[in-house]
Amino acid sequence: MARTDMLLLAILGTLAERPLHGYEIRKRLGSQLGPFRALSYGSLYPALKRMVSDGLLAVDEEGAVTGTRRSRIVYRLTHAGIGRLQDELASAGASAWEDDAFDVRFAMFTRTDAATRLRILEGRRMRMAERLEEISEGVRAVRERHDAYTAELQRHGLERVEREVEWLDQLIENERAATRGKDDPADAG
Amino acid sequence: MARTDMLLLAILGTLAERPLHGYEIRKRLGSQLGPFRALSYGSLYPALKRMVSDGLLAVDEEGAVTGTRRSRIVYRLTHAGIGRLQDELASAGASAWEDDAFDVRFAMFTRTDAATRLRILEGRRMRMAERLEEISEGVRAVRERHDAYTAELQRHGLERVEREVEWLDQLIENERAATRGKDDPADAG
DNA sequence: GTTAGCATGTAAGGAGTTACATGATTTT
DNA sequence: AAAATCATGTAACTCCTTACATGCTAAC
Repeated sequence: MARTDMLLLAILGTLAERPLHGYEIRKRLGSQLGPFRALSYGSLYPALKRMVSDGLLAVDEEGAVTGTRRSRIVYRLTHAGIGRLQDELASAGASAWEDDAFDVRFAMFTRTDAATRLRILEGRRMRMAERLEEISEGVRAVRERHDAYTAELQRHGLERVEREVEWLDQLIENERAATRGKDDPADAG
Repeated sequence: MARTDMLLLAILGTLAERPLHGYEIRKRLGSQLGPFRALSYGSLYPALKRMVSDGLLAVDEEGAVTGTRRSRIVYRLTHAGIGRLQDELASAGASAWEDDAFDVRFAMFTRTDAATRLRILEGRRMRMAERLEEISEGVRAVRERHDAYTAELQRHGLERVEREVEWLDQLIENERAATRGKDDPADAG
């Protein structure tokens, strides 16, 4: 399953809405959180070209219409591109709950089915619980050199992850409630 | 000023405490937050060699003592290494308040003078205020495609940064109080 | 005796950035 | 007319990981 290339996924997700040219894709990604908040053109344009030659995207040169103006190469998803996006969205492997991947996937949740959404949220929660454990181990491991600043950094790190877990718990609960609501409308009242 | 190589700085900071061998350096870095939480040997060992050839570190082959055992190459800071660390710690350029750099530098705050600590904390606070602005702009920029999940991600991102700012405000206040306490002991009561 | 952890290293590759290069269009 | 922003692209480089390769030592 060609381990998910995040940039590719982000581009597919952005173009799923509607065809766009590179500069605009960058702006959209820039308005989101996560990686690619400040993506360089040196990454974006080669990626788009690769995706065209892989058959995931097709181009509409906008310039041809007005004459001289060559600017703006508008990219749109091909059938293969749509298929690839759907495959990626349906697959929620272990990599989907790492920091960057989670943000990218969360931003596409409206396009993701309920079951996969729940699996990603639960996977992420599990990952965060692990991190809590890792940090606690780190606290124990140092013991020796536990200066006030290092201790404070760890305390703050722990707090941040704890909040993340609470946030996820809330989201998971909402998802479950929504699913129950659909499966058994009687519960809603 | 050879723009700060974070890994180099982290190694210098770790060895400032006492000489250590590579494997142990990795363990120490692994117990901290920030980048290098899971540093690979493929990065660490070449970096150590480079630092030796640059004259920042010197080696004590521990194995020679016990005979056959060649294991454990213990690294320690040279005079140049100590000097370099001090230079880096005293310089608090704009890069010092980026995510990764901030974590690395914060972990060395006990070795950093009060004025530089304050400058780094204030710089970081400014950076976080900027990010708050960036996220808000992002919220405005989308408007069009503002599905519930993307909105929730942005809301959560904003909240996280706001908390970071509060945390920094607290730390800055503490630093100022400590400085006042030293300059004018009468204020302490 | 065999598994787990300690300990060091190299070569290839991935995923991005920066710097460079160019030119059109819109705003002031 | 100048400056800002739109728009695309390449080449070199950075910094890190992964996979590979080796061998010792402690615990079960």
